[in-house]
Order: sequence, then structure tokens, then C-alpha cells
Amino acid sequence: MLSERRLQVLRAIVQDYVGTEEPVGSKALTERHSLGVSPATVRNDMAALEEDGYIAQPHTSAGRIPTDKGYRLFVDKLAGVKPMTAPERRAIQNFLDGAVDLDDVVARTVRLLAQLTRQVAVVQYPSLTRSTVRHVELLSLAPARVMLVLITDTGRVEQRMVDCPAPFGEASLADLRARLNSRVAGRRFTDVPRLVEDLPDAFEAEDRGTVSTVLSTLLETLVEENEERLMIGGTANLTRFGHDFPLTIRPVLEALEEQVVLLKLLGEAKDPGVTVRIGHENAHEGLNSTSVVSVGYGSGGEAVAKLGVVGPTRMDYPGTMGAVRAVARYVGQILAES
Amino acid sequence: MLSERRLQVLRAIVQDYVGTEEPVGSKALTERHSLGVSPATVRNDMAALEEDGYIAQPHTSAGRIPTDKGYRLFVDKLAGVKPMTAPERRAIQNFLDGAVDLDDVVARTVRLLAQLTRQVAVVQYPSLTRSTVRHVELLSLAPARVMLVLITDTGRVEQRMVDCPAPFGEASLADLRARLNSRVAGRRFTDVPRLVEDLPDAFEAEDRGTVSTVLSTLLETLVEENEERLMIGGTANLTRFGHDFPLTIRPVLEALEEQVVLLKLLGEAKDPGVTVRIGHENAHEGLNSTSVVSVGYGSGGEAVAKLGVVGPTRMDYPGTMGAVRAVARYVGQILAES
DNA sequence: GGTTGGCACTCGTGGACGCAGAGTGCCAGG
DNA sequence: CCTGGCACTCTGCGTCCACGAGTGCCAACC
Repeated sequence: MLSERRLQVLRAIVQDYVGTEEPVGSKALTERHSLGVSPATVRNDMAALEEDGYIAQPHTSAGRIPTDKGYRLFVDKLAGVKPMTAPERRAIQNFLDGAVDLDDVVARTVRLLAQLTRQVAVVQYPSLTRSTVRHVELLSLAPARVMLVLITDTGRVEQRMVDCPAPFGEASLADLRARLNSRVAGRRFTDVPRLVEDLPDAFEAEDRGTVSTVLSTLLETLVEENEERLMIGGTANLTRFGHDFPLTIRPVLEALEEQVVLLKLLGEAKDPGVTVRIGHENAHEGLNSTSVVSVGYGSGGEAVAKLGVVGPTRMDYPGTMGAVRAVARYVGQILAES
Repeated sequence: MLSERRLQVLRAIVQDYVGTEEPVGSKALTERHSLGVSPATVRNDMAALEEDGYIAQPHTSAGRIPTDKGYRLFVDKLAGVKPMTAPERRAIQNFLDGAVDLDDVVARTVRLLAQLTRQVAVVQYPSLTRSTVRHVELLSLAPARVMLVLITDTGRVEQRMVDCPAPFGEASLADLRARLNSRVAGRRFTDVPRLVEDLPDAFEAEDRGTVSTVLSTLLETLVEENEERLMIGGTANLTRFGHDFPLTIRPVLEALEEQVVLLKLLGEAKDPGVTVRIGHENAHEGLNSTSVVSVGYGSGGEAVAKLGVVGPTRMDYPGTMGAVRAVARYVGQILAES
């Protein structure tokens, strides 16, 4: 167990390093923070902290920098979440209020997050799986070809072509449309399969095949997690990363282009609050020198998707966490209103 | 007017510089290319080329590098478009054939272009303005609230909410839907305004306001150029840019995030074939050290959108132009099929 | 036992220096 | 107009050295 002062020393090291980007030494520490002890004492503490793996020195005889483990302790025990100031909150709200549709909400959120945190922002589109159906529309494009359009409460629209096993009359189509909507409109996606289960039975034998096909396409659309999209922004902030560019930045850019990787990254964070994954805690090795701060957001009480930022492990955790949390909150509000 | 040999020298300089990324000197030139003259002669030619602004030397007593003007001459007069090999063409086709919907086509195109050219790829979504209407759907969400869904021949779906001035019955809605589709289905966007002009006259006085509102929303959607979206990819290739990273790469990343800038960039290229804009020819100053190679693509004869790549001015122009042209061709085919 | 000042040691950084190597411009001769 | 030769000018790189920041350890002190 670390003594109170050692924790303070660790906190000071993290804060200074985040600020200056340079390894911090014992003397500088005692000057900038009033720890009430001499550099020599701090050196002893540092040796202990290094022994335990919380800090490390890049070269012999250089200052110390925090390790992933050190940041972890800092985030968990030594720092809170820094709340946004009132003007900042107002700015967030104003900026998001200008959005005209879902795409715009997401786009604005990305920009906002990137600007606030000066890091790379990632926003997942509201997921289908937890939202509710607003309307299902069926259009007959050809005798045996139907287009299915699904509109969700988050304003998202998905469309699918359905090739029917048999021609399907306008009347039957209208019938199906009406029945379908009366059953599923306003219901949660997860409930839909149960609700439409016996729907084919209400139709003539000749139409049943088509009805089943349409329904299974609908169900596919609902559960299709692959379709999850996201938007990223603020990649220009990567240039603030470090001095050894090509090696640091390249794998990060590559990882960011792999939506699959990012979705997995966001998906892994199960915590209901703000989640921080530091350095090697990220499974993807291109992101081993980055931290990911993420949180769920949604209209109403429940989270329907995630958003977050990706930045160097050397980041201002309290500030970033505050910004991410605040943005998520306001996006949730916007979605709930629309 | 430059003599034939001087043009050959310029061509050789461009090719060598693109290959090695290092200023090229007279001796190296005569060794790698069989010009049939001595280094001293080449030096004289180089002096002339420099005088005319086609090449420059970074420092006194270093080799020469092409200027923007030099690249321009190279592209216009000295190099053709390098066609893709048969296996490459097959690979392109196979890769694009796997696409399941419009988003997927665009996403795959971006990946493909980025991989082929090892540069940043930009693909604009097929624009609304030049395509045709496949179907217009109207859904009644509330007595005085209609959702308008527009489906285009390129598979794109746009939806808009319409707040009606007066309640609008299901029967009237169905009537409008039928009349609207019979008039505009299969027609080009530009023809739509003329075709629906007198549509309100066919309705009862009480419904005319609503019909007009719906129609004007439809027309808005059709002409709305702001809604043009694009997808970019391959930003990781920026790391191959140069050695002086932060300064070079940052403005490029920033420009790439401004969709407006990119759209303008693509839009400026009026040429029906492959267009190349080199260095300072790009209006946006963040892109002053990049070249943009773009081309229109579309289903059928006419271009409905653009795609292209952004890379350092020092790029393999013939190869890049070939790749861009080939990809555009196959994307056009895919769109025409679907 | 924890804290402190002192001291020797380690290394990375940055400036000065010098040396090659590549490239140039110019000139005189073919 | 081309060519070989020659003197000149840079950049890049490696070496060397001195400086400074920072450390670890130890003996002394509270």
C-alpha cells in the first residue's frame, strides 16, 4: 500500500507530465507543488513508485514518466471528473441545438468533441437494437419486388430490397403494411420478433411465403449489428501526439480506419459511466500508446450507442472525461426531443 | 519553346524524383536514363529548365526537384495515363462486386482507391441532381405530419419531415402518392419541377396547401446540394508524405475534415476526363503541397459524382491517373447494374 | 524510521569542427 | 552545340566535448 504522500507525488508527476510533455524530475516537482518535503525525499518516493511499476524513466538519469499502470491509478483514485463550466455547457447546447437531422447531430457531436478535447473524436450512430420502431413502410417496386423502409425513433432510416417468392398484390401489401405497423409501431426492436411471429397466418396461403420473406428481412435489419456506423473527426489533432511522428501516428490512423476495430473498442466498455482504457488495456496493438475515453449516450434513460475520444495516454483525463460526459448528456437530450 | 531533349530531361527528373524522393543531379540522370549526352550537357539543360521555372533546387549545390509548373508540363505533355493490368482490373471488379448497398459501394471504392494508389482517397456519394427518381413515398405519421421518402436510381434514400398546414386524410395521401409517382418515377431530377407544377390543381381546395408544402419539400430535397456527402479513407498513407511531418500533414488533415473544402475541390474539376490539380493550383492553402487527381463517375453515360485521391505533388501521376480512371469506370458499371 | 543535504555518476542535448560527397557553374577546346 | 575539366559551395554526418539535469546512495539528523 502506498502512503498518502506517494500518491500525491504520483498525482503531481502525472499532472506535470501531461502539462509539459517532458519527463519530470524530483527537483522540479518540489518547486511546482508544495509537497512540504525535499527533493531527496521525493526521490525515495519515486524509487518506490518505480519499483511498483507506476512510473518509469525513459533513460537512466532522466525524469520519470507515468506508466499505463500509473495512469490507471491516477484515473481510478487520484482524480475526479472535471465538470464543464457553465459557459462551456451553454456552448455545447447551442452548438448541438442547431442540428437538423440525425446525420447532422452526429457530425456536430464529432466536431464538438474534437474541439473540446483537442483529440480524435468517435461517435457511434444510435444503434438499432435498443431503439423503437416509428414506422415500417413497404413499397412495391415491381410485382415481385418490395422495398422495405424502417424508420426508427432516433430518426434513422434503413431500407432493404426484398425479392418475393411470388407476385404480391397492392391490396395484400397495404394489408400487410397496416397490420405490421399496428403491431410494431412504437415497440422496441427486441420485442418485434415475438410480435410478428404469427402474422403470416392472417394471410392467404399464396401470400404467406412473401409475408414471411418480408418479415425475415425486417428481423434481419433489426438485429444486424454489422450495419453499425460511426463517424470520426479531429484526426488533425493527432499531429499533437509526440515528436516521433511516423511511428506513433501511422498505426493509430490505420486503426481509426477500421470501423470494426473502433466498434469493438467502444463496445468493450460496459461501465454505465465514463470508461477509460489506457494504453495496453486496448486490445488493438496499434492503439497501445493511446487511451480511449468513452461513454454511452441515448434518448431517455437507456444508452443506445457510445461516443468517445482517442488520444495519447498522456492526456488530461479529468478534463477529457468531463467533456465526454457532458457531450453525451446533451446529445441524449437532443435525441430525446426530436 | 523547349527542345525535345530538354523535355526528356524534365521527364527524367520527374520520374527519378518521384521514385527516390531526393533531388536529382545531372550525373545520376545520365546514369539512369540513356539520354546519349554527358552530364555537362544535362547541366546546361537543367539551367534552362530552371530559368523557365520548371525545376528548382532546394539549396545551392543540391540536385533539382520539379516545381508545380514542371509537374504540370509533365502531366500535360510528357506522360500518358498508365492503364491497369488485366489482373488489377479483375481485382477491382471482384472487390466492388461484393458490395451490398450504396454505402458499401462507396466504402469499398474508398478502400480500393486508397490501396491502389497508396494515397488518400475521396469518394463523393452519387449526387441527387443528375439522377432519376425511382420512387417517392409518403407516410402519414400524424394527422398533419407527413414523412417524405425519396428513392433514387442510384439506391440513395432521402427522407424529410413535412409539417402540413392542415390535416391530410389517408385517401388524399394515397391519391397524391399515386399521382406523384406516375408523373415523376423514372424521370430526371431536373425535370421534376416542371412535371409537378400543376399537381395541386387536381386536389380539393382544402388539401392544396398541404400538397404544395409536400411538393416544395420534395423540390428542396432534389436541389439541395449541401446534402452532398463524401467518404474519405487511406489517411494513414499521409505518413508516407515527407520527413517534415507536423507542418506538412496537419493542414492536409484539417482540409480533409472540411467536407465543404473537398466538395469544392472535386467540383472545380470540369474536365470530362481525369483532372489533375497540382500544388498551388488548389485554392485551399492547406493543400498547396498536394495534388488532387479526380474524375467523374456515374451510371450510364453521365457523371453523377466525383471521386479521386489526394497525395503529395511528388506522386506517380500516370499510375494514379490510371487507377482513378479504372476505379471510376467500374463503380459506374456497378451503379448501372443495381 | 523517516527525512535531509551532499556527492559522485550517468547520460542525453546541443554546439563546434571537420571531412567527405554530391552537385553546380563556368570555361576552354573539340 | 557538346564535352571534359576544374574550382567552388553546400549539406549531411560523425566526432568530440562540455554542460546540465537528474539519479542513487550514504551518512547525518530529528
